[in-house]
Amino acid sequence: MQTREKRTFKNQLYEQFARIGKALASPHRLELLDVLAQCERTVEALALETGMSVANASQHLQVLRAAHLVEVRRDGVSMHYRLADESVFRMWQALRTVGEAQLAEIDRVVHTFLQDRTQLQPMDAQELLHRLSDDQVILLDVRPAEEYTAGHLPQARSIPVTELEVRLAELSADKEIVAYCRGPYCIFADEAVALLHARGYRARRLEQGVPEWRALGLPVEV
Amino acid sequence: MQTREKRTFKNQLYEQFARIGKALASPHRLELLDVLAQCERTVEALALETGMSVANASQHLQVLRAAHLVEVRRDGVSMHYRLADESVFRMWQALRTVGEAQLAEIDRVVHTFLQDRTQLQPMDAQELLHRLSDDQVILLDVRPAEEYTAGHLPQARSIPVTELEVRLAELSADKEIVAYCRGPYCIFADEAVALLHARGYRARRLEQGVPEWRALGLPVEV
DNA sequence: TGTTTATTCAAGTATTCTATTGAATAGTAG
DNA sequence: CTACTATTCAATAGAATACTTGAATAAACA
Repeated sequence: MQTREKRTFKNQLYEQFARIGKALASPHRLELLDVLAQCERTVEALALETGMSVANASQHLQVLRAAHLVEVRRDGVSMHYRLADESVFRMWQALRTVGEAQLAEIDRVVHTFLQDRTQLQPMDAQELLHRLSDDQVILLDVRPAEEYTAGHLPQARSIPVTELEVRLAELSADKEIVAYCRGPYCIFADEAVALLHARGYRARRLEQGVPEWRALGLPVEV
Repeated sequence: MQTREKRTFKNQLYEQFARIGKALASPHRLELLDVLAQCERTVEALALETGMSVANASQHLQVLRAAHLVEVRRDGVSMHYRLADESVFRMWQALRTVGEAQLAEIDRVVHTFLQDRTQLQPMDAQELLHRLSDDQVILLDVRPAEEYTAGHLPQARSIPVTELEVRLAELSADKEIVAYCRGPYCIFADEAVALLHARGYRARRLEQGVPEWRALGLPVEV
C-alpha cells in the first residue's frame, strides 16, 4: 500500500469511529444513553425523564440512531428506543470511569449535591452475593416498577422509592435492607436508605445498578 | 432534594461527562489517542505521524488536555504528550468495540484496504503465550524502534518493518515467526507477514498490539 | 372516514467547532 | 545578547450543531 493510500485508509477509519465520538459529545445524549441502560422507553417518556422537549429528544435520539448506538421499534403509535448492544453500555461505563479518574469536577458536583455518601455504607456486589446466600438481607429495588419488570437482581423485591413510605409495613425490621437503583449517580437508593434509617431500619446502599451488575457478568432476572 | 435541584445535579454531571465525549468527537483526536497509546510523543512527531499541521495538532492536543485525556511534560524545547491514564485507552478500546459491532462501514473500510486478513492467520494472546512457553516461535515487534523501547511484549525482538527486508538474515527459518505492531488497525504486521511469506518464512500475525496486551493484564517489558 | 396521538421533519437563528495563517512565547545554543 | 527551534496563541472564515417553532406523518380509534 502506498503512503497516500494508507492515509486514506486511516482517514476513513477514524472518520467512522468519530461518528460514535460525535454521538457522545452532548450531555443530553449521554443522559439518554444512561436512562436507556435501564430499559427501553418511548420518546415521550425519555423527554419527560430528561426534561427535554419531545422534538429535541427525538432529534437527539436520531443522532444516536445514526451512530447505531440505539435501536428503535414501533409499537402502535409509539416508538420504543433501546440501547443497540451491551457494548454501548460498556462504552458509557468506560467514559464514566475516565471522568471519575480524571475530572475533579465530577467529584465536586457529587459532593455538592449528595453530601457524604459514605454514611449510606455502600456495599459491593461481592458482599451482597455473600449476604444473600446466607439469607441475611432483604434486597430492595427502588426504581420505577417498569424498570424492575424489565430486569432486576435475583431475589430483589420492587418498592419504588416514591411508594416506600406508605409501604414500609411490608418490610420486616429484623433483617438489614440493601437498596439499589439505576447506578452510581442515581439517588433513588440514597433517598430510600435515608428514609429507612429515619424509620429505624438498618439499611445500606448497593454500589451497582442493574446495568453494572449485568456488566460484571452476574445474572439478571426478567 | 427538590425536583429542580435534582435536574441541576444531573445537568452538571452529564455536562462534565460530555467534556470527555466532545474530546472524542473528532477523527484527528481519536488518531492522536491511538498513536499515543503506543508511547509518548512530541507535538511535531504527532503532526508528522498523523499528517496534520503542527498548529492543528497542537490545538487538538489542547482539547484533549482540557478533557484530561492526555498529559504533557516539557523536555527542553519539546513538549511530550502521553495518555493521562490506562482508563483512557480502555475507553478508546470500548469505543472501537462498539464501532466494530455496530458500524458495517468499518468492516467495509478494512476489507477495501486490507483485502483478506485471514490469510495472515491471526493468532491470539492465549495461543502466543502457549507457543512461547514451548519456545516454538520467534516473536517480532515490527513497530518503530522507539515504540519498542517504550514497552514491548516479553521475549519480543525489535525489527521495524522498514528495516525488515535488509535484516532478514537475523531470522532463522526454522521457527515460525509471529509479528505484532500497534494494534488491530495497524498494518505494519500485515506488511511484515506478507514479506516473510514471500521469502519463504512461516509467519503469522498477532491480533493484539502492545496496548491491548497490557489491557488484558499481561506483562509488558520496558 | 375523520379525529386523535406520538413522533418526525423542516426552517431559522444562535452557537460552537475546525483548519489555516501568521505572530508571539519560552527555552536552547552559540 | 542573538538567533533558533518547538510550541502555542489569536484571528478568521467556513462548516457543523443545537434548540425552538410549527407543520407533516403514520398508526389507532371512533
